[in-house]
Amino acid sequence: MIKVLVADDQPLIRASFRRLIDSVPGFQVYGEAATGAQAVAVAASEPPDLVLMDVRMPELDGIEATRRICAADPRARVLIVTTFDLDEYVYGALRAGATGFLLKDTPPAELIRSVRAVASGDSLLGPGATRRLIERYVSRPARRLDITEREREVLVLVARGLSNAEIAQTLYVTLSTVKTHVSSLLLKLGARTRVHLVIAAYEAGLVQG
Amino acid sequence: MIKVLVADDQPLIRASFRRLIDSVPGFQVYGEAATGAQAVAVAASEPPDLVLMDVRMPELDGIEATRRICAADPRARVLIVTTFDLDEYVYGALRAGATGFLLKDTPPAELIRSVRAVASGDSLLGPGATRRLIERYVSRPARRLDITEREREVLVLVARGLSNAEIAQTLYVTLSTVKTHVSSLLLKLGARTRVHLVIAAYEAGLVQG
DNA sequence: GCGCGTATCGGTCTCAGGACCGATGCGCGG
DNA sequence: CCGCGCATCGGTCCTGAGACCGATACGCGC
Repeated sequence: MIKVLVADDQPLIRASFRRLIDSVPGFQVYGEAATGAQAVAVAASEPPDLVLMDVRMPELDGIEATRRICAADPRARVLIVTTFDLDEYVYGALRAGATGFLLKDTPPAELIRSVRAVASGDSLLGPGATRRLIERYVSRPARRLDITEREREVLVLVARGLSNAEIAQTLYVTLSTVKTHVSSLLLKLGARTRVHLVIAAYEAGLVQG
Repeated sequence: MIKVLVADDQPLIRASFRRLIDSVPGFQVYGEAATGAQAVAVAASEPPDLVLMDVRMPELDGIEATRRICAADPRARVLIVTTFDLDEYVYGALRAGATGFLLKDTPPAELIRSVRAVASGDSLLGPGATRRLIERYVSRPARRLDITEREREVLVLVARGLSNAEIAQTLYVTLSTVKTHVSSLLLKLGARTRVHLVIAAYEAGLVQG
């Protein structure tokens, strides 16, 4: 039996969620909270398997409550359910330890599927949130680097922390050649030092393992 | 009318998708492809609004086909639909430009919702894929840097590309002090040059990567 | 053929970066 | 009180980095 805690400042929303969750076999709402502080307190006294958490709540917002609950019990799964689909919420929530992020206008059937998924350790985000998360992850198309293939190789090695001499050895060319390429990169990317090259490489997604 | 291209090496799957898509108002399958190369060719002759793409295909796999189609037409939306839910696929697909990633056992209703979402610019991933993407995103603060608060400030500025002199001006201290902090950072983080510091900062998520 | 871009190489020169030496003041805990 | 860590500052010394100068060779299109 998955023990669910519902945290929302609106009693109607809580009741609605409770009905929905209780209708799912294997799930049961064992507690409710109207504030973030209450949610933390309830979670502390009786650890939930899953928390349905609103973001906007008095005393302590849902993000901070999520952070504390997850800090106290890393096994806890938190599914943020909110009216808004704002970036700061999503990223903050994920960093705080939330497992999922859904909008309140999500159809009940999908919400149930999400609850199941989150309870089993998977994650679900609303479409917009997923898109932005992906964009953050592959924020490549930001600026496409207009450099030659060889320069790209050199840039990657620079971004890995190799010195010019080390790059020369790696590519089987002389130090002079590497310096030429680096200078060309500095010019093309508008960088002053190789540090800027490293930053550009990370921003462009050329590296990042 | 959203023009959809279905790419899968199995005719039955293609037929199934075609029926499903055509049943959605506003969507129509205008072409099919049995290989990645065919998909690229069809997309080149008649640009699709949306592509349903299998990963495992002869000649050219779905990832590479996605890369070429997206490179040729950045407006193209590609939804990867595959039997497997492997990491390399997901990350490769996203980097290649895919907008979504779903499993073939996804219920038709959810698949339709996904198609709509992708067509409208949003994204959808399978639960497992979303979880791993989130883990990648928030795996930053994994390695905690054992440095002082002041050193952290200096590190961030170094990672932003500032020279020691610029950092000194920013923090209202002398060049000597900055050099001391930088040296301390180099020692603590096991770095040889400030480039390594930048890398460490990005890996640790101290700066937006 | 000629121009152009790319990749390769060599030299000189200046300077920021970093090592290594020293120092002071301050807060904090044994 | 005394030791310790942190932040601050000053000096010397050496080296890699990068600018700037030059060059050759190759492939490509006009």
